[in-house]
Amino acid sequence: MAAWLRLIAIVELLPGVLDSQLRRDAGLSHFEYFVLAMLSEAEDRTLRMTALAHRTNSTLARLSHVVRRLEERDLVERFPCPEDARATNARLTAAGWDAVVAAAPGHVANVRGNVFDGLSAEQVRQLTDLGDALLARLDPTGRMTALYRPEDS
Amino acid sequence: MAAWLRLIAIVELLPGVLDSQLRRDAGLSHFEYFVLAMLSEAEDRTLRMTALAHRTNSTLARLSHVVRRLEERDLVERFPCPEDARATNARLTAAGWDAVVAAAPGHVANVRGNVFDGLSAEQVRQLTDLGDALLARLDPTGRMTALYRPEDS
DNA sequence: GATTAAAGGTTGTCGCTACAACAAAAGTCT
DNA sequence: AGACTTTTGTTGTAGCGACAACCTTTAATC
Repeated sequence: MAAWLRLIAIVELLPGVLDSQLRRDAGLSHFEYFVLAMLSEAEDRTLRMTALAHRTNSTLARLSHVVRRLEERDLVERFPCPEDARATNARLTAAGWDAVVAAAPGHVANVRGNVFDGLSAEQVRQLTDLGDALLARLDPTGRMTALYRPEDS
Repeated sequence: MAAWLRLIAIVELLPGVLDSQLRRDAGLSHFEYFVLAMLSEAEDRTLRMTALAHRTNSTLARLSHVVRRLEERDLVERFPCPEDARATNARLTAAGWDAVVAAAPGHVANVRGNVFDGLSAEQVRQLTDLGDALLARLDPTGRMTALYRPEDS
């Protein structure tokens, strides 16, 4: 029960901490920032909608709405995928890249200050392992974390 | 980075897992269920709005909307606090109690199945400690977890 | 090769939440 | 006492996300 209440509290509080800083300093929700960040790390800064949905733990429906709004702000552009006529590619624009670059330092500082500064290196390792154990149930396919395995495990 | 991505994934996925089961089986969002559950454990099944907001990691504004909707469904009733004319008390109705009792088993099974069954007893302890470390930053006043300290620490 | 099923996306709608504005009562200060 | 600040809550609004319905294209089946 003690563990559960703490987990609920974290899940309830963390999004607000991330959203308010990013919205105030960069005009982006955390989810929007995360979408842009995932695109910024992808090859050609381009991903298919489905792949982007996986990397962001999101539904295609949710992502479609968000990408449409980002496109209206010229941070992202969409174009049909040449290989598969069903698919849509999302690509980060130059303005989108600039937005990520501008937003990143403040966001990183916020995450450090509100999350990692309170943890020892050992606790960070524990958090990684616990995250794997929890996500094994919450996300059996391991869509998001599939890419980022810790180097030392 | 590995730890952070896992934490984000959990925060993104857990609410959906909780909400969809509760909404399907009990017609309640997880937050609504949690509000009712906190009331059910309180003395006289009654709490002042501010106290309830603390126990649920919520804003007073958010809580006010939710309690109004719960009141419209006759699961909760509100009445002015005798000692402080500013304050409002929220009390669980009989129907509200029944709703919690009916919803609890399925919810508990869901939490076990999707969260705790994947963790060893040692990992549950680690999760509690990590939760404390994280909430020390996210919630310096420790509003929610103040009540539930693990017995053995 | 036609039919069926599955994958990939989009859109409309409803409900919830964050934010800001507001009001009223209770302390506080001089 | 009177002016102030703080606490306690409510409400309006705008924006986001879940869900369902839908469409198109690819893959599978017979």
